[in-house]
Amino acid sequence: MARLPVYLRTLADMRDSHVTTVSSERLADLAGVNAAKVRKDLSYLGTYGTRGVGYDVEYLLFQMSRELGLTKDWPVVIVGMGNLGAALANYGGFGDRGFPVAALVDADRAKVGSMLGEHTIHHLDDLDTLVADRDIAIGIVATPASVAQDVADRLVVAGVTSILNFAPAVVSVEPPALLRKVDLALELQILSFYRQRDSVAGPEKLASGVNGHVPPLGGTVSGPTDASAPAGTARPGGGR
Amino acid sequence: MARLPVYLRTLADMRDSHVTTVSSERLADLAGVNAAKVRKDLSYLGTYGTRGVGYDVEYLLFQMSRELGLTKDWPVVIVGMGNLGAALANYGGFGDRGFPVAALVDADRAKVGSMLGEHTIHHLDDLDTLVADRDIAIGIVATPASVAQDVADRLVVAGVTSILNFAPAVVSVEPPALLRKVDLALELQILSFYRQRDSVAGPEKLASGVNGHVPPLGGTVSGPTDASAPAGTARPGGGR
DNA sequence: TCCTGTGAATGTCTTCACAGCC
DNA sequence: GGCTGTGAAGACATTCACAGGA
Repeated sequence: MARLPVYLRTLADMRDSHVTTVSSERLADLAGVNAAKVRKDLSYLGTYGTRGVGYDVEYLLFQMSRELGLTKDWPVVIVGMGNLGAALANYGGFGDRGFPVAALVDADRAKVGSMLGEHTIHHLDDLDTLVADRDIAIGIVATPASVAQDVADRLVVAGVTSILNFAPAVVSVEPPALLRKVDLALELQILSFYRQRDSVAGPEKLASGVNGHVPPLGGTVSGPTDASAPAGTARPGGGR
Repeated sequence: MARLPVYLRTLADMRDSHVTTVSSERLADLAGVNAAKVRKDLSYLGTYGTRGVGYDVEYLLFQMSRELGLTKDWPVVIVGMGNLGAALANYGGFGDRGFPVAALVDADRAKVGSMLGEHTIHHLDDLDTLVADRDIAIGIVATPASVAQDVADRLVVAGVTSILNFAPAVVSVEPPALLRKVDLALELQILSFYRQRDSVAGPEKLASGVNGHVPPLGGTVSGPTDASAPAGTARPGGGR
């Protein structure tokens, strides 16, 4: 479930505030969802709550970390040292949360050998060795769209079965490999779409509940993003 | 619908390849979805296809751009010039797709006045003026989590009704304002979750149909049950 | 009394399957 | 014959509502 990480983050904040117990309702508020949903989600992990009391923050954190596979770090390789790739390499937010950047890779030999932050840039051809030597579990694709599929394939061959794709292209991998995508401009287009739609329809309702949802046309804008599983898909014909 | 931008990108690629007509099936392949879904999605926009033939690429592009509100540029302000914010400011991918970066803002006066790429960094207090003067429609929040909600509120007050939040925090705005979130570490955690789950369940199915789905999550896991005590050793993700 | 855990109901999205048109 | 547009069926997710334990 795509909401587990949100709960995890919320719980971690609570622990840092020395909160020891939390009710589903409180957690739901902080995570921006419905209380029944929280209970249902948590019940998938097992029966960790206490009726009449709530959930033990520390214990729940432990169980969730385990379920999410976060009890150890997962080294990451970033492929593509253009603007975005370099940015992600410098961004500290990965290592902080258990995904240390372990290698940087580019196909451009002019970049190979130069330093970026504390890492040397390696050539794409060295991917297999890097992955094996540094126990890399996850690959981030930050290349131009035209080579994204090829890079993803090479990552899979090298043994990286979890890929996060930032290139604006449809990329797919064969199960059991997993791929998720983040398309930044696409997010802006979606915002543009809803804004466009609302301005046509006219902003009638204003003060709704705590959590404002945009009903028209089915899509949710506020609130959690889609929950689609990152299942691999057979390669479409015109790849590359 | 969150898939429209994907179709749009795919269609743009086709036009660049001088393809004039496309069937729902072909478009579905390239966009990585089901053909019926494509038809249903497109039928929301109106009846733009021709039975027995398919869709006219150029015409469909025009209609979709209009529906997505992409017939004009939407200037963007980026708030928070830390690693990620600076990265996004340098990232060319926004302007290319109709969302030019029009202003950079930070709360740290030490950064105000310095250049980043072709932009000067302004102070957060100047937000209202900047938004009004530069006709800014969209705000990108790339601040620390602790101030994300405050920044979002200030954006709304300044007249920015579409917000893209990169801070790892739950942020909400009152309708009719819109907010979407992108949490990079969260994406990695989701990957980690599925990988974890699959490795426990064992990768049985391999070559499935066109669309491989990861089994929901209700599935029985015979693997390691809770057992071990919570004890403070857990290494939950929410570091910071 | 308080709050969890969960069947049942409701709502939403996806897929199927086919009528209708080119 | 090929392909779109769409009702109907199915799968899935969310919410309700309440039994039952602390």
